[in-house]
Amino acid sequence: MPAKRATSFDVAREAGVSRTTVSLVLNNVTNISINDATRQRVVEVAKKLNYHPDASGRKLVTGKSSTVGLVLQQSADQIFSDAFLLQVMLGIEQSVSQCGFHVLLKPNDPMHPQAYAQLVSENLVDGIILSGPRQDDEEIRKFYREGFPIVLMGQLNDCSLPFVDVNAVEGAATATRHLIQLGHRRIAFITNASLKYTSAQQRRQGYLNALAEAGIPTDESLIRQGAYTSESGYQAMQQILQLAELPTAVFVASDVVAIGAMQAIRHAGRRIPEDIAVVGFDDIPMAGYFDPPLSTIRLPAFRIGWTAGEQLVRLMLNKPLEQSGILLGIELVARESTLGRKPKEL
Amino acid sequence: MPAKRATSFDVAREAGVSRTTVSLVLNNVTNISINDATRQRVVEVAKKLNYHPDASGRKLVTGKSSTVGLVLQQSADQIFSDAFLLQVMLGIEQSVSQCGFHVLLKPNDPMHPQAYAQLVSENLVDGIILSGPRQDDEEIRKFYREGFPIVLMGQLNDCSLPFVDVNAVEGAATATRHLIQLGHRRIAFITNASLKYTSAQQRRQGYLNALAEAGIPTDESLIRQGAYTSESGYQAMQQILQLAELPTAVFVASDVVAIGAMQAIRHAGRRIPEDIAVVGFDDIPMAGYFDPPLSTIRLPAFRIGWTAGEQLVRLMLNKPLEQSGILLGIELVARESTLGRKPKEL
DNA sequence: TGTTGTTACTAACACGTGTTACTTGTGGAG
DNA sequence: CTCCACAAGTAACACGTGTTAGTAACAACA
Repeated sequence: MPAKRATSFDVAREAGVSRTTVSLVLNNVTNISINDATRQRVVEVAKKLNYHPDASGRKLVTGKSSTVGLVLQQSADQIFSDAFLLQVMLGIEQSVSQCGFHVLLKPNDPMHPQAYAQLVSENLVDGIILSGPRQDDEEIRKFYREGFPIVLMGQLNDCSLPFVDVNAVEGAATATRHLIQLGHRRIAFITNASLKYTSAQQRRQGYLNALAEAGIPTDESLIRQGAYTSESGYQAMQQILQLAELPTAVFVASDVVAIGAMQAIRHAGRRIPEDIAVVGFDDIPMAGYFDPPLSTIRLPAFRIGWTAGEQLVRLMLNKPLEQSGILLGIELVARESTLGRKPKEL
Repeated sequence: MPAKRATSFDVAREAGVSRTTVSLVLNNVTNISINDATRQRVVEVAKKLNYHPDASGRKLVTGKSSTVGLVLQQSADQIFSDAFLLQVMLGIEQSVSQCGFHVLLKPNDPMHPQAYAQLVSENLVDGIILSGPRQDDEEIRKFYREGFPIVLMGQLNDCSLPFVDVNAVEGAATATRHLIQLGHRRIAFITNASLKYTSAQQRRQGYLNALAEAGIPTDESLIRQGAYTSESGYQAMQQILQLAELPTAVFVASDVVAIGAMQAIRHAGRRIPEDIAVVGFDDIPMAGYFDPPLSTIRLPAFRIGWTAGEQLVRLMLNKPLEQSGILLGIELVARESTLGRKPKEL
């Protein structure tokens, strides 16, 4: 039996003032005059009674819930193996909580893909950050047209929804160029996910761009699809290893998938990077501890989340966005999976 | 300018009934008689107007927010490298959302360690799941005494708070016994975290228990502390490798830390498992793709979350708990880091 | 004395909902 | 006709808050 919460009425009675005064004092309303003595008395009584205004009472009258929804549209499989989603989430939370917002977590339910609409229709949240948007999601476009604050993490073709994303095309191109500069001409590619996902398309495009720049013809037999997991990387690489003419390098568009591909290469008796060099994508915390340490594209996970939160707050406060879409830069982290063993340090 | 939401009043007017009737129909209140025709009409109008009851209005009168708080008391560093926290979170969400609850995410703010108290004092949540409880957290005990529904993930000494945890002592003992059965007598140990954390203490205790059972004296010089990260594992292992008499096996109480230790072993020119066998703890999705694949203790991450959610729902609905604390079983997954290479399959 | 202005406060409304107690109409039994 | 039972529905309250419009007291000024 939890003790009854103190209401603003209780504070008012105890302090010998009206409920209105309590509200005015505690919310620091300016342009109104309250005696300093009264002011102090109210504050003291509020503290003494451990008074905290009830969120729903407040929300009912202000219309603001001070909560943002974080919708994870990815499949459970994908989330399980997404080693850096946590950093993104922390970034979001730290960013929005600075402005007094809370974060409501809503993973996708495969049975009810649009279940997150409930958050909006029941007025549970003031805005939404949607991670992993799907092209076929009509609901999200509807909310946007109605003026509901939304920021995407990832991009959607053919619509002007605000988004925060990494420049994945450029990142993938950078990774591929790195291999080309090392002298590789026959470079395989394993996607991070099905091409239904924008992020997979982008990384593939970057790979193709870099090849085109260098005048290397694309060979479709060198391109395979991964699906988030290390296992999928293992299988994709196994297929590539059965080709008559092997590649000398492979770009795997996800570190988690890459570690599977690396195991396939080892099982086939090939060495990394002497026989086949490997570049990943994401720079998960463990990438530097793979065998050999994985060259990869660093993805500013925390900053993605932080920026998305920042943008959403602007939208919710009706401040204009300086730019509707933000592409964060990325950098190559070159390690031994492409450079070879460094001389041992003493 | 979002279109104005429809209220129950709008539905009532449009259907030609009172607001009360709308509420009774839409909430399927039994023991009251409403004409079937009226009933149907209300439902149709509600759908037509896209009516969804406002969460805060509802909450204000029922006193229930249908939301649970998920408090992550771990440090940001720890969260970053916790590869399986996501699975736990998904487990919680799926479990509580089945009963109509939402999940509010509240990571620990190092500046305000008790910031999560706001969730309770402002009535934002009906219950709390607290991950990574700290011994010195007095606030949590206070809430418990006041009867506020709380479930811990992890344990706290000297208090009877409901918890869900894995039997880490037994798991660590199993890992160590596995090494002993393989003939190892000189077995090093690297903790997953500082011993301030209960989970680190438990895993250490399991290690000590197994050694004692087998009559192997403990050697403190073989015990080092890790701190969540692969880097910490690398350094701890480096220290061990400088001992005059090397161990033939090492039990690392976290897979993430273990991959760092494995790299240190390789850098020292030792082979796994021929020179030094390695056992981890957690069975993160990538563990099977380490080089060599890591023997480890499988931790039922999703089920931990699911069970914690289940327990919390019972508390919030005032159903009695069958047992205050739940220890989930764990199992050994033996791979090549202890068993050695399997014969190649064709 | 009347007018104006300022300080310090409060009464009353609005937000959207769930629920209790009450009313009205209708049919059947005695 | 009287009484009761029951179906069908509603008026009114309560939840806890922010805010607008208004009041009372008092001082300053012409």
